[in-house]
Formats: sequence, structure tokens, C-alpha cells
Amino acid sequence: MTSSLQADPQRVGEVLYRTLRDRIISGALRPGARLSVPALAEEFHVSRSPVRDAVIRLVQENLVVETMNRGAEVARVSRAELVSLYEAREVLEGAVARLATERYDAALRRTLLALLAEHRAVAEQGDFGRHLELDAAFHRAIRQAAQSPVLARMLDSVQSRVLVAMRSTSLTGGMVQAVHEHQAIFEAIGAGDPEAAEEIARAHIRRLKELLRAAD
Amino acid sequence: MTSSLQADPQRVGEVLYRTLRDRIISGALRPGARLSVPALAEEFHVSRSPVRDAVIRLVQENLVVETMNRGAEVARVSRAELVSLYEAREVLEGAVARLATERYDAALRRTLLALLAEHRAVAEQGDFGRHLELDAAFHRAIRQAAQSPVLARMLDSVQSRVLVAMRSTSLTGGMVQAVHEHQAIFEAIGAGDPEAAEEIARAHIRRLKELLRAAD
DNA sequence: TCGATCAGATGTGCATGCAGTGTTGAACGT
DNA sequence: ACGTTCAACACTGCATGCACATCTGATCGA
Repeated sequence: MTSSLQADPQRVGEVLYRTLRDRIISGALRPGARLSVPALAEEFHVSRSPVRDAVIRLVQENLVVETMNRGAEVARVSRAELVSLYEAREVLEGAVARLATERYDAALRRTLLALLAEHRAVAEQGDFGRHLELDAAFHRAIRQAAQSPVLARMLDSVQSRVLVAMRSTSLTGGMVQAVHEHQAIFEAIGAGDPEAAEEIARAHIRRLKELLRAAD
Repeated sequence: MTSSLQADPQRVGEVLYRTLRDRIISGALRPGARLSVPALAEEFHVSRSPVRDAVIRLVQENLVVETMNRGAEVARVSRAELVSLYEAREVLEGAVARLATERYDAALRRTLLALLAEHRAVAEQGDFGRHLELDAAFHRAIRQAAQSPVLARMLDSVQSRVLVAMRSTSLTGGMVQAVHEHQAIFEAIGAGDPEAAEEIARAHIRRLKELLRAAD
């Protein structure tokens, strides 16, 4: 789920960054929640310096916004921005699907088949939480196979903000259809057709974007 | 040239961030150059805190890499990563061209026509420096017209690292061809054909990517 | 001559001090 | 009851202190 390169979990600031990031993505810190540096420093029993570092990184990542002399709060992702995020996601997922096709191998085939099998069962069963996980896992497998750190990082950034926004949006339906579309993406990748893989992946995200546009 | 949202030029850390970023992009700070926090603090007559803030932001932006207890240095952008950046840029420029088509208006038309006219003259004249500026201005105009902060920010991030990498790459040719391709993009946008605009813009970047792949 | 050793210098990473600013709520007058 | 005033509080943003890690270059031994 995380990622964000630069390991070094030894540094306190790095650990705090990951922790706060997880709290935001998981919804423990909701949009609008204030991030008080002294309060967080006390909570984690560290000084304000590494906390400040972590907050700065979150701001740079657009997960947090700060105002002059007023501190930081978890970013509110508007409906308009969510659509904008999906416009980016559409082309990025298309790109990684295309690249994954060019790098397709047996390992990727096994991974995707396993994910699809479980996802199909889960979707028919109606387990929405697990559906979200498997959906994310499917796309993550493809973007890892694409072996493009640049695209992967961008998708990570998009996805993190999407998750924040999704928490204040319903959009429950379409589990079975999602599996069907994933299956189509897999088949295009397996068939070695990059153009088809890209277009089908894009259409998949485009459909979700239109659902968001329609939803209220 | 800059951008990167979050105005507030009042904060010292913000000013330093912009300054260092400009130095990296302009080539004043070359890849591998060490960023000593105490040294920079002395140079700018500020304390180490805002310098540290600026460096952290640059690291988060991948313009700078830091190693545990070893400090930060300007990132070296490899040839492989440059190609990867162009794979991202290809789909992102395609996306903004498509969006710009949907938001096309007289103002954009005037802007693009003016840029193309000057660019054509400059290309025939062989002024490479001005060519680079006009090339960037053309793409910037389109991505502003797209009105997608998400895509704009991603393209900014890509472009900044491309500029760093380009400094150690020749890739001089193709000014006239670039103008032709820009002209084609403009015509597709003006014709209100989003699909064509996207594909032509993508092909434009794809060609540059292939040039990079070929170059050595 | 050349490699190993080690002390001094430099710098990172976390802790902390502090002035200035924004916020809040209680006291006050109307 | 209700708006205004203002003082105490909380926090930001910059400055600075310091322990420890890393680097450098001079000294030493073989």
C-alpha cells in the first residue's frame, strides 16, 4: 500500500511520514483534520523537527495543505478534483497496461490469474471491502510489471488522494463489471496486444470516472 | 517556469525552495552537486531550518536524493529514467491536448498562433535556445488551457527532471519538424477533434522519446 | 612506496528556544 | 440577549545546540 521510495526507516521523520500518510489514506485522519506539530510530537514522543519534516513531505505530496501561520490540515479533495485525478489515472493506467504487455511473463500471468479468480468469487459474494483490496492489487500488479518508477510513483500519488476522496463518496456498485473489465485487460496483456491493453485499461478507468461525474 | 502551487513567498523556506529548484533546473547546480545545509544557510544568511525544509521538498520531488547521514545531492537522471519520463510525458501531453480541445477558445487560439508564428521564424533561423523556450511555451499554453491542476503538476514534475537530464544530452536537431508537429497539434485542437489532438500530441512526444532512445 | 590508522573537520538528524501571529473565549457594554 | 474587545493561549516559522556518523588527510609501519 505504501511505497514512496527512499527507504531508510531508521530516520524518525521517515517513520512519521509513513505513519501519518497511512493515517490519512486509511481515513483515521479525515480531510480537514488539523496536524498540530507540537501535539504530534508529544504523541510520538519525539521532538517537533521530524514531525515538521513529515508534514512538509505530505504537503509536497498534496495530501496536506498548509496556510501561512495557520498550520496544516488534511487536504479536502473536491468532487471536481477527484474527476481530475481520474483523468490522470485514465492515461496512466493505460500507459502501464501497455508497458506491462511488453514485459509480460509467466510470473505476471500467474499473479493476475490468481487475483482474477479470487476477485470473481468475492464479487459474486458481494464482499465490497475485499473487492476494493483485490481491485487495487490487480492494478498494482500491472503497474509493477510495467517497471516504470516514474509512472508507478504518479499512480501512487493519484491513488492515495483518490482513497482520501472516496471516503466521502459512495460509488458502491459494479463489482462484477469490474471483474469483467479486469479480465479483458488481462486477456489483452496476455495476447501481447499493447494497443488493446492500453485502450481497455483506459476505458475501465474512464467508466469509473463517468460514474463519479454522475454520482452526487 | 516555476509553478508548484502553494504561493506564500513570505516564508524563507518557500523562497529557498524556489531558488534551489531554479538553480537545479537552470543547470547552475548540476547532478551530483552536494547540498550542504550549513553552507547554504550561510550563503543565504538564514538558519539551517528553512534550508532543511527546502531540501526535503526537493527530495520529495525527486530532484534531489539523500542518503542516510550523508546528506543530499542533485539527482542524476539516467538515460533509462529519461526514457521513462518521456513515457509518462507522452500520455500526459496527450491527455492535456485532449482536454485543451474540449476547452478551446479564442484566447487559446490567439496564444498558440502567436507562438507558432514566432517559433516558425526562429526554427528557420536556427536559434536553438529560443527554440527550446518556444517549445516549452507551446506545451505550457496547452496544459494551462486543459485546466487540470493534477495533470499540470505532473507535467511540471516530469519537465523539471527532463531539463536536468537534457543538460547532459545533445539532441539538438529537429527544430523545423517540431514546429510542423506543433502546427498539427494546433490544427487538431482548433478543429475540435480531441482524439486527433491527443494522438498527434502523443506521437510528437513519442518521436522525441525514440530520438532519446537512439541517441548515445 | 604503499597501505593501514586515526584524529580533526564537516555535516546530518533530532531536540529545543523564542518571537510573532492567529485563535478563542470570557468579560464587558449596550 | 447579543455584538465587541481584549487578554491568554496555541502554534508556526526561524534560530540554535548537540550527539553521532562520515569523510579527509596526515602519520605511521612494513
